Amino acid sequence: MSALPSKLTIGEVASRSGVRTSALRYYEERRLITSERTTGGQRRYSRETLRRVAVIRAAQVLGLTLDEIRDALSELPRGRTPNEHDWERLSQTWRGTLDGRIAELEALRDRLSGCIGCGCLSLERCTLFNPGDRAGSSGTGAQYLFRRSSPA
Amino acid sequence: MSALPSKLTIGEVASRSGVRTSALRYYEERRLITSERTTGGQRRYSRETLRRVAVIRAAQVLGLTLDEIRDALSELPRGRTPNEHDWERLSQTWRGTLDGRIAELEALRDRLSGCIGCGCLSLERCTLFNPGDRAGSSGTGAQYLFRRSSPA
DNA sequence: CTAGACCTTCAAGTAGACTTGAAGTCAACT
DNA sequence: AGTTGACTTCAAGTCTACTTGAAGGTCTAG
Repeated sequence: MSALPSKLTIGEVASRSGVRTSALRYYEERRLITSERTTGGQRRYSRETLRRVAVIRAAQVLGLTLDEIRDALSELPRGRTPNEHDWERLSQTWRGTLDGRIAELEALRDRLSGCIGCGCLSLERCTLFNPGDRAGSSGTGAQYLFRRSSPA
Repeated sequence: MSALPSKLTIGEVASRSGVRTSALRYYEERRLITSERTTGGQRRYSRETLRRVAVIRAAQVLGLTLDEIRDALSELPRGRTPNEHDWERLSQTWRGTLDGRIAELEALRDRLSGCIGCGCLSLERCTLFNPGDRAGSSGTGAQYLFRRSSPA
């Protein structure tokens, strides 16, 4: 029964967060998380890293890219790991993103429904084939959703 | 004032459909479209190809992969380019896909809203951090949405 | 002190939908 | 016939988020 260790190895963070060590190294390379090193050069993570990784995963499920997540996290004071209050703000922002995304899909569905009715396949007229406001053009922040495989 | 040409060059299809020639060659390689060749080896497309490409693009906007689109198109009698009736059936199927996707996002939004209220960031309890029914695991047919750049 | 589990870096591979470039050929117009 | 623009193929590159593998160093219980 040892007390909670203040520093975690990469393997511990991996098993507790459900994120593979290779992914954690990748997050560090992409500057989403940081670590200290032992004299031997091994990574040691602070306990906060667990929460930070959890937030990263949650944001990914929402469809944000790692770059976007890093930017969001880095806007927190001193780039700290989000506390409850930070998380509330972040999640409200991200909820807006999600709402927008849902709205885009609904607009698309309406266009598709319109097309079902009109039977048109005209390149010139059909709003589905010529979506001036197509989902894919929603700013530079577009990203993946529905990744092919669940992160192991 | 020539009559409509019965065969189109790849450049003509590209400019009329808004799809780059490289993409058209790629579609052909992936067997979504076909072409005849001149004696000199250049591609010549039938007029129908325009409609077919339009349907491909529409399906992509809905989030289908090229493989899925090819399969859907190849289920049409003789693999023909969809006519109005075919399109109606295709688009109704795809509407169902879209509805499912919207439902997933709405469920996600509800989970996020729950998280905002609870202020939790616990790895063990939070349903957002532990989504057993996460969007990314919706079958093998998951795919991209919101591609990074609008197809030129 | 040593076995063996765990850690390190770096390079390369994966998926999907293309794009880009190089080197060469064809078609159309004058 | 000649020029020019459009076309050909093939290989390699792009982007995101990782994973895999090789070769080797570290940490810790016994």
